[in-house]
Amino acid sequence: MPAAPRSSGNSSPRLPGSEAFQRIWECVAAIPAGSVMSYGDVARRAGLPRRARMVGQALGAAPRELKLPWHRVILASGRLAFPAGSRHFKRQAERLQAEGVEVLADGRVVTAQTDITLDEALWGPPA
DNA sequence: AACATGACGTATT
DNA sequence: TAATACGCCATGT
Repeated sequence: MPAAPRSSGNSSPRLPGSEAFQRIWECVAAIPAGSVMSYGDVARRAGLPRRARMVGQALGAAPRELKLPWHRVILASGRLAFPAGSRHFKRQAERLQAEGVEVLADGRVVTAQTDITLDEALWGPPA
């Protein structure tokens, strides 16, 4: 047979950006207050393994009206993604601390390591 | 179609 | 812990 529209057969679904963004936003919205999750983990939870960078894009493109808790998404290394001291950095740190998450001046999130593991337990295995 | 860019991740040193 | 290097992927030029 000539050729299937090549839309299927992908082990990891390459959804159109808009749909992927949608799923990412949902996952971010579901992160409980007071805890944090890494970009990579969010991607996996959204069914988009290996697409951590896309999470960043999705958050940057997210409409403010959604009021996403974007500040709960940090690097897998336990640091904020923004350069320490930058405007965005301060805003994120402020929001996190308002939820009881301690952030050092250099961007390290104190309870990050354990919290991420804790989230895995609460959220259940990435499936 | 090639190349650069980015709110990333992991392994290695 | 930090610095480097390399992999990964969607987007824009």
